[in-house]
Amino acid sequence: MRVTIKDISRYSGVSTSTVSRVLTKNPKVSEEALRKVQEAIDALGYIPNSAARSLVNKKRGMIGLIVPELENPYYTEIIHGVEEAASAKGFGTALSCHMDSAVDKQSIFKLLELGVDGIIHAGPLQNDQLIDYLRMQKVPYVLLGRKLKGSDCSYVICNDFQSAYQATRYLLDLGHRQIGFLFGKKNSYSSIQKYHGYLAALKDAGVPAKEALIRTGSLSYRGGYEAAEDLAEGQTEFTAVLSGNDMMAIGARDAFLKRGLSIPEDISLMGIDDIFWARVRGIDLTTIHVPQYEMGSKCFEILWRKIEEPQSGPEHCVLDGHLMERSSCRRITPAM
Amino acid sequence: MRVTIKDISRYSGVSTSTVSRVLTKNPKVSEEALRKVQEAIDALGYIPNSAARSLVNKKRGMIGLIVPELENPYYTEIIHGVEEAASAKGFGTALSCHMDSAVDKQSIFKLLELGVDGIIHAGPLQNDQLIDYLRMQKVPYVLLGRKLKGSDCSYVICNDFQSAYQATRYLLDLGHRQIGFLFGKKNSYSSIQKYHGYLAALKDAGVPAKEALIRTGSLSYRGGYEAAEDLAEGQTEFTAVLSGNDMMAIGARDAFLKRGLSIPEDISLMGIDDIFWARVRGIDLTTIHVPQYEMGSKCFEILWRKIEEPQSGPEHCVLDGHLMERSSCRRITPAM
DNA sequence: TTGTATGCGTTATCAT
DNA sequence: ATGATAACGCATACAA
Repeated sequence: MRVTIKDISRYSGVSTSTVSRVLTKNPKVSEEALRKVQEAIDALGYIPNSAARSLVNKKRGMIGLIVPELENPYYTEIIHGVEEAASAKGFGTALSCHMDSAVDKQSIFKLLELGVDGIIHAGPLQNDQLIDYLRMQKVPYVLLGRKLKGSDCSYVICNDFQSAYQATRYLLDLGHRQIGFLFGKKNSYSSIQKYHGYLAALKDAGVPAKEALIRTGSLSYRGGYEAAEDLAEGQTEFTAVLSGNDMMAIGARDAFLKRGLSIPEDISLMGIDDIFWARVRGIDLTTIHVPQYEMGSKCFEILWRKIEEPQSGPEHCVLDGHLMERSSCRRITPAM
Repeated sequence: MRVTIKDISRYSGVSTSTVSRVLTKNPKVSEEALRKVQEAIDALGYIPNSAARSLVNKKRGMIGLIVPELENPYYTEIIHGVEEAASAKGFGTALSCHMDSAVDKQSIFKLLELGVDGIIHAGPLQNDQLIDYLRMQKVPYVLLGRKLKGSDCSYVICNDFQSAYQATRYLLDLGHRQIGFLFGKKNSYSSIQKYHGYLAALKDAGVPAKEALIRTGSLSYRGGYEAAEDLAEGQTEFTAVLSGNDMMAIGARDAFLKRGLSIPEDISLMGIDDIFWARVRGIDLTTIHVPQYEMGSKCFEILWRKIEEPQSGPEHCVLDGHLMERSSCRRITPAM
């Protein structure tokens, strides 16, 4: 049995309410009492029971964070950002990790059961049911990395359209005209935005988009690898490839290298995210830097405000990515 | 205000006790009552309040996991293993992440305050104070990746001595005699074990160890980079380098490459861990595979048993690593 | 300034 | 099988 305020009360000779006042920093406590209570707390190693506490004031000091996976450093950076921001405000973080968005509801249920004060959802959202559920449960929540059309919920995103546009534009400027595009399933907001960014950049440059150069797959190393193989096996020539994220790009890279193609000599390759590994030698991936850590911390701050002020309206935060030029792309003379 | 059993009671027309019985799967409930309660639960979207629950039965259904960082995929794999094992048993995971072991006590305090049923500590342990604190608080806990000498606490580790021995042995078998060793600070159990494994392998092969070939640093990319630079700037020749973990090895790799050295032509390089990135092309690091995911899941299971059966004695689990041969090492003819 | 009493949501004990 | 009630640890309104 852990030490409770009753023990402190007994040890220090004051009532439990006085102990409680000390704990809540209520100024109406005498020097004398304060000292005695502090002593008792130290001596007994008292730790407040936030479960009991939350029962009376409905605050748990904990948020729930849902991510689809941990293999992609993109997510771990986000977790890091969330966790540090939360920690700075005295909040704990309950982590839930699963690919399968079919179990989303279960995991939200579990998080709510644990008593989190709010939820950050960084995974892909299949549909609006989840949001309806969250809304019904009246839990503050913030979406990270995607927004829902026609919904008024808070979110933090990177400007995916602009990221893909920028990347495509960069490849175009290097002289590439046949640019492959590997991205996620078309039901994800973020992937669709990137897709449109890619198309828009091509259009603005007067370069026709070719269906034959576009592949979808999972936003993972494996997904990139497979999509790249498929692309390479096709009949259509290409000199550059843009991937929806760095993991896919690195998977694609390995697929190309395995086929004996060189990067950037044969194929210029770009990713989006700028994960840690993009910059190590031997990978050296030109990519669009996405401020993952900042997205995480910003996300917590928005959630925090919603927790403190439940009536407050939705907040949106859109961050911009920027080009990180490395050595996976080269300039070519466009074949006319 | 969230839905409570009172609401369910009112909606379904039975007492709160009966509702509670349904919730706890108590068989003494009539078909009729069960049905009505279920209906109410579905209709109202009821979620049990585990804070209130824990107040009476002292079980929170949540564990705390402490890791030093998230940049090293070694830790994220461990988190993954812990999280999935916990999730399978209906447990939530509260994550705490910090490098500075000086804040360890604070974070354990926070975790305990949140009400975790047990703690997994995967970070470096500066001293035994932490353990004393955990013991004093009577919290079940398991150490991951290190054990404490002379302490009877549960732990899950990889056989670090054997890993380093194996790696060194491999390099020796390839003909290397001048083998550099980059590892963590000597106050960490795991680093010391690896150090001894390295020395033992040299000794068994009749190769004298040279202080000039040994460097310590932080077990990170940066740490490896710096240690490797320092080693390369030294006067002593070497043809191979073993790093305490893959992150260090990859950092060292970049430092060597930057100096114009090739791997494995000029230097054979090995790591320990076998993180995801060790196998991608362009890195292709020969290393010792450490079952990180399994360590995480095993660790949770041990903790779980301690939670269910607090009287049970300490459990120890020592897993073995095995060689993953890739292309960062080459055979040489020893210079006599 | 301090102590007493009440309630938070839930389970368990005790009657019925 | 069911319901009333106490108890869990804590914060607070109220009384002193």
